[in-house]
Amino acid sequence: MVKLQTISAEWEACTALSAVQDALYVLNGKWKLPIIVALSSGNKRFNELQKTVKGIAAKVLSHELKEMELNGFVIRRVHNTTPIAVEYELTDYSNTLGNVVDALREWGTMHREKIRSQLKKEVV
Amino acid sequence: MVKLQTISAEWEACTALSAVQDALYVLNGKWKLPIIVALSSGNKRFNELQKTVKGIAAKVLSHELKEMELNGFVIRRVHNTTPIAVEYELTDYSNTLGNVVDALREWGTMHREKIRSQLKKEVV
DNA sequence: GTTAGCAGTTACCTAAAGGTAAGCACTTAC
DNA sequence: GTAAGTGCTTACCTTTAGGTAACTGCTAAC
Repeated sequence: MVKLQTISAEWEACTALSAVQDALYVLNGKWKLPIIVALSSGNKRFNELQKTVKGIAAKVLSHELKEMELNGFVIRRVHNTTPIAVEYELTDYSNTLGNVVDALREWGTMHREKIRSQLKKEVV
Repeated sequence: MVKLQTISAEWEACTALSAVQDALYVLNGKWKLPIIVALSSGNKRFNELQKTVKGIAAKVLSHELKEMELNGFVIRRVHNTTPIAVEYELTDYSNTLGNVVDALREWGTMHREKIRSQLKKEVV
């Protein structure tokens, strides 16, 4: 016999599952969230962004920024100065990712600690 | 002149960035978080898991489960029944991902709503 | 004795992500 | 006048993730 409780838990898990899959569908890849984090402390220009997000190639950054502009995560602002300056800015929509970013940041910090303490043990 | 505030904000953003990158390094790919969500409502057997996580191929599931076992996210329990039954269980370590999963679930739900309302507008 | 379910594995393939390196059109600084 | 920076783009290549489909060895049910 299956309990009602179990059925309801399964149902909740199932909707949670598709919601998480939906989120991952747009946030896929190595770079989108890091770029959002980099921009969350203020607008940045292309080369600044490339320096901030460690390890990203210009080609990949350019590609990701285009995709993110299309999906409404960033705004590309061209300033009519000489030489031309291009600034990238987060949209309000990106800012709704605050909780996701915070959760990942906390977990990432903890995870790094765990890995570091494991390494220590192995050395000793 | 650069304000101290700005410097400190930049510094925080930078550590946040690496923490997020660390987290994404282990949680990469389409399937790890969905598998964790599927298991979060209770242990599951291989075929149950494959039915729950929509769209995953047996090969991919098998591969992901092995990797997740190595990384300490799941435990593989073999029951000595006939025929043999294999159960997958989350570790305590996976359970520390609760906030990440919750944040993604909430955001995913909101995101789907947004996309749906955009589609409506386009049709009308 | 054949079908179906469990828990996968194997071989093969495609598409996408990502990396390397070069270049372009412009400008400022030395 | 040449080197260096800005904001990219292009061409080319490698790696990896992921998908398809077939198959294995086992058992239970019809």
